[in-house]
Amino acid sequence: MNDKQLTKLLHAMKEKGLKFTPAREIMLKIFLQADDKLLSAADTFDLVRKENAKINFSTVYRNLDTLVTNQLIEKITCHDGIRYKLISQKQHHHLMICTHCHKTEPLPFCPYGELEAFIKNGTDFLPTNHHVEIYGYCKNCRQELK
Amino acid sequence: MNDKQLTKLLHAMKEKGLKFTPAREIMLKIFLQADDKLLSAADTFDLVRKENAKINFSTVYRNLDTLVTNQLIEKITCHDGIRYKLISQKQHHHLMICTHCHKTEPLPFCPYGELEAFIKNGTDFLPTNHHVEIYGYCKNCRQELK
DNA sequence: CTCCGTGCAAAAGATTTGCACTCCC
DNA sequence: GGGAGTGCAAATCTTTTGCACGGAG
Repeated sequence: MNDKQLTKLLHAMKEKGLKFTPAREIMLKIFLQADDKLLSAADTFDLVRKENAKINFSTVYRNLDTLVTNQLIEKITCHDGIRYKLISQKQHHHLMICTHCHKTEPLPFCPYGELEAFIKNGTDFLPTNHHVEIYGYCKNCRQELK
Repeated sequence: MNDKQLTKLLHAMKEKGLKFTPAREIMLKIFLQADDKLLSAADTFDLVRKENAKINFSTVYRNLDTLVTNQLIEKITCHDGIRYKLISQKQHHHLMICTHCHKTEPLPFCPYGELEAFIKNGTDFLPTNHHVEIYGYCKNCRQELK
């Protein structure tokens, strides 16, 4: 199933000069299984502990940081606080986020284009980047909560 | 200058059945003076202390909460963490946020309309609300950092 | 006079750091 | 064998809570 993806990630790690340790393998597996659900540091830690109860808070925090720095996962500040997911293959994208289970799907397109001209011509603001998030219910949660 | 605005805010407080205490007056003044800069809890606390060194952390936290609940200020989760500003008169709006000084300006329009049809017709996601923030440099910081 | 709001101190969370030991490469 | 990574414990930082007192209405 996702063994292939895992191998790919481990390979990416090696390329960046990161060591392939048990804690890191578990964390990557967890993110693969999360299937685009956003995980908080605490979520991640809980899942890691189910696999190996000896792994420490600080290891998880440090690895979240390392994986973000090395572009294997991305850090997203949502209404909910800071959360993480595997980095997307897609170039520029924004997310629809389920407020119930934190599953995400990419938006079909970025609506910023429409704004850019207005900001650049009509204001003194110099834009450098932008966030767009749509919150709501994913397919599953929508049915479940009906 | 902004005495009129302050009076208005104090009146709004009274209408909601909130008591008009020194701590609250100071906090509202600070938000008026902040002139649409986003303040963190710590920022707010520091500014409050300059006015009155006896006011406590917990008072500031409790009042931030109270003012949000009573719709006098709004709570914004930005890349930076949780921040606050006076609530805007404008109905539906999003912000351009200066990453250097946290000053904000409202966006000329909301780009969500364009997306809505795509999401509702093309996906199983049920949108309930959305965030759009543009990050960059405001007029002042742009010049200052040139 | 009555409570809401406050100060204070302590608790509860969340995240970071120092240090010695481990084990990946 | 060397150095990145880890576990553990303690430190930091942020936010919340309980309780008794004080002041706004």
